[in-house]
Amino acid sequence: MRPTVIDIAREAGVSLATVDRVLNARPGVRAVTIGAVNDAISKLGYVRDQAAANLARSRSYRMAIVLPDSDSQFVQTLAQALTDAAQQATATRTEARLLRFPPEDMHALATLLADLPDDTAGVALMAPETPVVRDAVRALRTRDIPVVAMVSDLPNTDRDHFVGIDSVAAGRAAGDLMGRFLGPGPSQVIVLGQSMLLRDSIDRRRGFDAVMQSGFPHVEVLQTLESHGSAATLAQVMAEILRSAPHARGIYLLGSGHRALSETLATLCPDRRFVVIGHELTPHTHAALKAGRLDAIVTQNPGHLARSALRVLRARADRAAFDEGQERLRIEIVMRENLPAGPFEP
Amino acid sequence: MRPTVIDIAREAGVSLATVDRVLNARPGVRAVTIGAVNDAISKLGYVRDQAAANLARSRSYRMAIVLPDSDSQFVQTLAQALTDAAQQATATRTEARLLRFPPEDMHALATLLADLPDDTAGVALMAPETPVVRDAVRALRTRDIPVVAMVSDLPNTDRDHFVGIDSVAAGRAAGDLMGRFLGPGPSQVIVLGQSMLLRDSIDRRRGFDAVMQSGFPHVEVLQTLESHGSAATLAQVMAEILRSAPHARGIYLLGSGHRALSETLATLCPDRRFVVIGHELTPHTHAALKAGRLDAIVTQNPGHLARSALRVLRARADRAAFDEGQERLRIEIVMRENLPAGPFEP
DNA sequence: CAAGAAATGAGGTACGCCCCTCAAAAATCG
DNA sequence: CGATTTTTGAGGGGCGTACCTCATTTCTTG
Repeated sequence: MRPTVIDIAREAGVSLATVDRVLNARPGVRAVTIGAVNDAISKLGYVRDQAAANLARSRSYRMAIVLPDSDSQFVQTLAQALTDAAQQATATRTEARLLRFPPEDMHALATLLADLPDDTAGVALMAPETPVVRDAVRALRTRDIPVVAMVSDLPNTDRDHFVGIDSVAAGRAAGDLMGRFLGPGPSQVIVLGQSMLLRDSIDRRRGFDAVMQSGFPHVEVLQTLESHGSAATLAQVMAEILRSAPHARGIYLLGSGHRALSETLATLCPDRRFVVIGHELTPHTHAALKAGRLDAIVTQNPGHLARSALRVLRARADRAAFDEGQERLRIEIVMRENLPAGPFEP
Repeated sequence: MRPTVIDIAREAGVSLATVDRVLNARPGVRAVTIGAVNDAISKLGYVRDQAAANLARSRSYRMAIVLPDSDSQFVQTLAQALTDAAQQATATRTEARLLRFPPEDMHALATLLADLPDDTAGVALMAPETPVVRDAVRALRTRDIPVVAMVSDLPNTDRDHFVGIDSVAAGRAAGDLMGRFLGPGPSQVIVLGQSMLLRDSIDRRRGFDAVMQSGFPHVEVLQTLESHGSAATLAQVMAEILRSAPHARGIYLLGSGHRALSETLATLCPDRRFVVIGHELTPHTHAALKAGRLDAIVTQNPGHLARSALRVLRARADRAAFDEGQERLRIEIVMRENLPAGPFEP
């Protein structure tokens, strides 16, 4: 049997009340007595039953999950995963609200974070690291509210944890795939991005370039074309590049835009075959992989990410440690043949 | 405030005892009443407080984890993951013992399973599906002990759940990789297996062949060479095949034997470059991927597998449902650039 | 319609811990 | 040494749920 407070009291030769005072760091106990109780605790190997403690405290954890109010399928997918995880988490008295902010408005985000109630047990945040955000996160930490960064790290704040994958490494994995799929012989790769102001895109590109340069020097990686989220712009820049780079055999998509790309390619050059590699598993990329319009994606598991974020926040709120191995997200490669069953199927 | 059983009783107009009967699926309640209670539950959005429930039950779960006593690195890795997961699980009053059986001796396994105490809350088992094993598993189910199959399914027993990946699908993923890495132009693929009596190997080969045939008809997949776990045999069959199949550019390793293969290739043909694809992430394959002696592996996450097995057993013991999405293992592709950090590093 | 069976209610105890109150014991101090 | 302060003990109520017993009500069925 696991030892309980009663066993400690017996072992230490004190009353339950005293054990309780020591355990909860309440005043009015002599140092000698504290020592005796602690000795008993370590001797018996007592570990406080966190569940029972929380029950007694009738403590509940109010978490805030903060996401950009973007219509990108990746964010939508993540939001869904977080909603599911939050739903599941209610079973462990964790109540997580999903809050959204206008994607471009960091001041709105800062206000949102500043307005979080003091009883917030933790914040899971997906946001780019701008000075405004940095300050807002620091303010949270000053208020003793744990913060975990999701998807995109906030290394220069003192966030408690980052749950997600390293974008540079993800870009490297994409490069590795691209290089191997293209095979030997010279070729060119077109790189498409929404906007190169996004940190993730920059990092992915960096990793991609590094691998291509060192591992596949016979492949020329062209400059990033920015579509700014517009299908028309994409069609235009693609038309240009297809003329100027007739040897292009690969396309690397840094961010979203898979659907627009598929359509553009279908009209522009229906019978030219490209190796297309992108990021994130969404309904679009899922369908594209299945149909063979996309060869591979590099991604992270949003369900895992969501559960991990909440677990880590829970652990921080309890001031407990967490399982490093379980909380480390993997860089996943998804191709047609290892498409996970379920997520976006009818 | 979160609704409690008391709220449900009030809402449904029944007593606490009845709510309890419904919640815990105890007999003696009319269907109408059950319906009323369930309506109240969904109306109030009640979610059972697991922590309180477990506390009240003060039940501890004694699980048995049964693995072959094989020296294969995959089994060793899995055993380690299971040990870690069991360690973690003590926090949720789950005590899991690791039991091993001689890999070839299914009767020993049957005896082991039959000797499990009646208070066993669940068994996680990795074993091939032979008639003896099938009967032993059925006997467990008759004793009302939940069983989850790990790694290799036991479809013809009434095991409660399978945690692992579909070997046919894993073989397909390997085939997809092989075909794409080899590129266009005719080539041949050498397939190596320990023994084609192992179900996993057969299934992988089946998936591999299917993909190669339909997706990469220009690639000829040679007959499986069996090494029977002996490095000498491997060297011999490899020497033969390298003579008879000079166009072989790919090697598919169905099971273990990565180390022996590396050594054989290094001595037999140090400057011939093959596309090598295998299964499972172990210290050997990790090192081989890193060194470029191996191009990709198809695997499952052993940590996830271990935790999933225990979680599912817990859920079964509680007669609770579990999160399908969380318990579905993914077919992972690991290459040099997405090697997970940590597991086998110094 | 009565007897028997089934369904329901009432109430208690327990799980491990938190938190509060009040009295008793021990230590400290002038 | 007595008075004051500090430390300790004893005990109770509660958190949300499980599980048990016994009485009472309601439904079946012959």
